[in-house]
Amino acid sequence: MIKNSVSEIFCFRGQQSLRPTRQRLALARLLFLAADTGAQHHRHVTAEQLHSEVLASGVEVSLATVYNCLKQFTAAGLLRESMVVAGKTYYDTNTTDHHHFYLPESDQLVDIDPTKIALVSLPELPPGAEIERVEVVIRLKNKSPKI
Amino acid sequence: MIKNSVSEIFCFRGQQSLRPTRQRLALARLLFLAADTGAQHHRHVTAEQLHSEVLASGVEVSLATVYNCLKQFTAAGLLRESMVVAGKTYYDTNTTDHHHFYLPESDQLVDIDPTKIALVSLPELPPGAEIERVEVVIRLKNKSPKI
DNA sequence: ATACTTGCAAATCGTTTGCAATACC
DNA sequence: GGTATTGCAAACGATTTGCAAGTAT
Repeated sequence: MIKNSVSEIFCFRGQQSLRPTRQRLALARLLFLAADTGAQHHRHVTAEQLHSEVLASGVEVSLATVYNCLKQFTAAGLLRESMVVAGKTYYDTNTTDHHHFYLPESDQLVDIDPTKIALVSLPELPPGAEIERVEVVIRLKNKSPKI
Repeated sequence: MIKNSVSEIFCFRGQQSLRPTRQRLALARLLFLAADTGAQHHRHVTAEQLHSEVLASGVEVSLATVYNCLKQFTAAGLLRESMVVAGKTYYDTNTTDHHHFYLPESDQLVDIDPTKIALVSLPELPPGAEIERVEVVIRLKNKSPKI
């Protein structure tokens, strides 16, 4: 049952057919089931973090495979990359346009309520230029409490 | 004369007394004189880029020293770090609050005219939290022309 | 003289890749 | 059976660090 609902991710959400292997299922379970059950609690993980989680969940997956799967999930539109934090790539289960708090203490990204932030008067772009993405990061101070 | 105006940077702008060594003077000359002469043409460089520049200018400086000096200049308030681009740290001679275009093709950061962008209705912060910095990056598409 | 700086090389961190062994359809 | 996927280990790029040698005050 759990296995089925995760498989659906590969069947319905993704474009590319990703074989539902043991490793990918385990990763998808952690990423998308946790996210789907909680009320829009989207996840923000690094490869290292996710690797620790799978191992903790009792499934053997190599770190290289976690990296590869995160990239494949991203290519399939299941995840979005965020690279706003020094030297790390975060993968976000929320693939819609939105912005983040960054909490340096816990090294965490937290979604900003999209209704609570807006950009006004976008600057004129150079002629012919197009926007790929607008990313806002509100970096909190170190002593800030956890959200 | 040039040497003197660069030395002033160390005397007046910085808090910490940084010894005006041959290497630091060469780096400061590239970073701050170029920036000061052009009308607010602030610079955005990575350590590698700056290292190439010093070598090209005929001054032998090791890459490690460039890294170290960039960090020291930052600690002294002469530079600001920006980490919005995957796996690279850009150092910005504009230390005031401002935002950036990122041009993937040329791997460049470009200042956004501060009068042309604004955030409205900042989200409520978790109680006790304080903002360290707000960073907006407008990532342009790959095919976008140079600015 | 002495404390600060440098440069090198090695170490580290996050990430990617080549390739042989393995799992899926 | 044939192709996709995995895991390991090595390679990688960006950055940091330990330490001996050099330089500024």
